[in-house]
This record gives sequence, C-alpha cells and structure tokens, in this order.
Amino acid sequence: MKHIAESTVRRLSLYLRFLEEFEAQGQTTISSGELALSGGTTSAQVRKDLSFFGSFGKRGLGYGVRDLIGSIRQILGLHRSWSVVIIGAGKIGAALAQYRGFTQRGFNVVGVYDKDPVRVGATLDGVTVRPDSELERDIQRLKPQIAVLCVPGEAAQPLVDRVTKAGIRAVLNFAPAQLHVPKGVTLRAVNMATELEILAFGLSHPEERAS
Amino acid sequence: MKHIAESTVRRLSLYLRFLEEFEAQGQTTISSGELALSGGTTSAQVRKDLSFFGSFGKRGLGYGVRDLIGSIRQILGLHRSWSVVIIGAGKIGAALAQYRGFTQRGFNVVGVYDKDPVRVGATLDGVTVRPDSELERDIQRLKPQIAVLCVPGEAAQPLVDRVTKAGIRAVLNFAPAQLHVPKGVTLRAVNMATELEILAFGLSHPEERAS
DNA sequence: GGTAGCTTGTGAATGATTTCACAAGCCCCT
DNA sequence: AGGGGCTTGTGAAATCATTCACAAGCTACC
Repeated sequence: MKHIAESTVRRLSLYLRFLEEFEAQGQTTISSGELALSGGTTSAQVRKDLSFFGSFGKRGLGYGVRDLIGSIRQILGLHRSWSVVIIGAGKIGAALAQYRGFTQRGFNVVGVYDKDPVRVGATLDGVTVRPDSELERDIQRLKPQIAVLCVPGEAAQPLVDRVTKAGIRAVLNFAPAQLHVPKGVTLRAVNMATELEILAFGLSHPEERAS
Repeated sequence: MKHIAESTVRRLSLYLRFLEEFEAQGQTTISSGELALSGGTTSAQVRKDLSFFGSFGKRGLGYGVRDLIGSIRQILGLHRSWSVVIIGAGKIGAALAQYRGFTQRGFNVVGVYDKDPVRVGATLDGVTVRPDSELERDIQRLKPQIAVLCVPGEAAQPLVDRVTKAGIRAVLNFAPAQLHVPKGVTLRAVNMATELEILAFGLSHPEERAS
C-alpha cells in the first residue's frame, strides 16, 4: 500500500464523526458531496481519500452510511479496542482520564499514573491513580499500546524512554517538550500554546490566511 | 507578503521554544543546523521558514539567539499580549484556565464562563467563573481577541455565533463539533479523539508511517 | 430495453511544500 | 590583506497533496 498522508487520516476520522451523526438521524445513504459539505472539504477530496483504501460506494447512488462507517472504522483500526495509559494525573491528565470521547471510540483507559503521592490513590472515573513506579509492571501485564503523556516538560523524555522500553507502541504527548522515540514507535504532540500562537499569527497578519 | 503555510507557523513556534531553552543555557549564537536538530527538521527548512519574513542570520556565523527570539516573537505576534476568554469550565476548560503555558507566552485569561450555576463563582487561578449570559457584555468591555471553547459538542455552534457577533476574532475549539465561523474569523480545532485515532491508524498499518 | 440523470473512482493537471545545491558573505588566522 | 572554513539565503528541482474532469456504472422510469 502507498504511503497515506496524515491529512487523509485526519479527514477520515472527521468523516466518521459525520457519518455517525447521519446514521443517528436515520439517513441510510450519502453522497461524497454531502459528506464534503459537513466537513468543509470537496467531494473529490472525499472520494480520493477513500480511494486509497478501496472502493466503497455505488456509482449513481453514493455510499451506504452504515457500510461506510464500518469501512472507515476498519481502516482507522477502530474495529478493535485499544488500551491507553495516562501518565500524569494533574489537571490535564485528570481531564483526559475522565473524557467520555475516548471510551466511546474504543480507547480504554487502563491506568493513570503519577509521581506525586498526594495524587496517588485518587479515583478518576473508576480508575485509581497509581504510583509511576508501577508503570513497567503494569505495561507488561496489561499490554496497553498507547501512552498519553501529561507531565511537566522536563519529566517527559525520561518517561517516554521508560514506557517505550516497556512495550508502548504509540505516544500522544501533551507535555511542552520535543520528544524522541525509538524507531517503530509513533509519536504525536499536541501543544496548547502553539495552537494559540498560530491564532495570534493569524490575528497579526490579517491580509493572509494561515488557517 | 505571500501566503504563509500553517506548517511554517507551527515550526516557528517550535523554534521559539528551543531558542528560549538555548538562551537559558547561555548560548548566544546558533546555526540553522543546530536548530533543525532539536526540532526534528532540516537546516534548509529552518532557513526557508525564516526567509519568508526576512533575513535574520549572519553568513558564516549563524543566528544570534536573543535576536532571533525577538524576531520570531515579532513574526508570531507575541510582542504584544492577547486576551483570551475560556468558555466552559468543565474539566478541560478548568485545566486550560490554570495552564501556566498561556500566561508565560502573553496570553491572558480575562474570563472563564459557564452555563451551569453550580460552576459559576468558583475561582480558577485567580479568575472567577462567570455566567455565560455575561459573555457579550464582557467581550465588549474587555475586548478579548481569542475564545477557547471547551463545551459539549452541541453547545458549541450557538456559542461561537454569539462570541463572533460580539467581536471575537479567533476561536480555538476543543469541543467535538465542526464549527462554522463568519469570514474574517480564524478557527482552529483540537480533537483529542482524532489524535488517538491517528495513532490507532499508525498502529494498524505498521508498514507505513502516517506520523 | 433504452434513455436520462446521478454519482463514483481515478488518471492527469495543478498547486503547495520540502529539499537540493550553490553563490554570496562573514569571521578568523596567518 | 588574503585565503580557508563555515553558514546563510534562495532560485530551481523534486516531492507531495489537492483539484479537475470525465469515463464507467448504477437506478428509475417510461
């Protein structure tokens, strides 16, 4: 299979959300144009995105909403469930641990960890915060695939090293630090300050549109 | 000025972070190659990114760390401060209201709003949660430029309509909903579930690398 | 069964972004 | 003062992503 652009994967995730809404409203069939409209893209883009993975529609008719939901879930790897550990039980870590959107989509939070004894023992939406010294043992036992990092910047790299060594295959980093991971591990970063800075740039340069 | 790609702006924000670290360590000068190394990009990319905005280095020498910090801050619009309102004082809204990274970079949280009377009146890091009915009045009085939306998906669009009408020029959306804004308003969205789904795609297709 | 009216799937064309590669310029040392 | 060793800034080339445009195919209806 050819290399797939991140922008394509991001849009597929978006399409999936809309399709679920359309299904909830009882719509059984949808055209690429309709889907494009909700997602703010073009019908050609929708069809091209899907075409990387196969052929899911019927010419003249469009796509079956239910079928396409199934196909995209399969493409994104959501036909199975994934186990996630959250590292850092501060404000953001705690918020994510209790975020419904994860469970809804098959991401199960199997552990929340913190270094600070004050936070250890608290219960967040049914999961108890455990000391970070248990991380390695728990990763080997529960085999989570994904780690979400919500710790201060300086603590992030040592923790990534530990969890990747213990078997984590993907990391979502909310810590304000540039992380390095071994080959074969996928890394994504979300930086709140950067997002605001991109907005500030847009506000400072109204003649252009870096949106 | 030509149109600037979002990827360029995002990298500039990243460079700024590294430069601040280098400055804290007392380094006064830096080459594009060194900067590229910390940011996981290439020296040509660094130079090209900067070249859109002018010429900031000295051939043979590199860039003055302090000067380049100033120049990038100017480019991104961080030479001034920006006022931000946070809408929704749930878990994520509260976490963001107390996030140090914003203030550090000149983003001042001037108000936090919620619909729920139970949350109104609470104090988050010096800012009191106010009822969302005050939004319009406060926006006209305090003239914030940026709104950060942390409300349930279905509440998001009506709130965006209200705050853009009241004068907000940029919106950072954490709500799981596709928003529409009037022309001239900049919109960015961060969707936690999508980020995890991109990771899941990567895990499901190890032969490629949509990172 | 044939035609009209849609909509998909996809090569080709366009547009955007990244990488290459090198002339120009600066500092240091002799 | 001149040469060597770096490093920038930037057109040109290459790569990557999006948009165009149209043949192929399906349904409905007469």
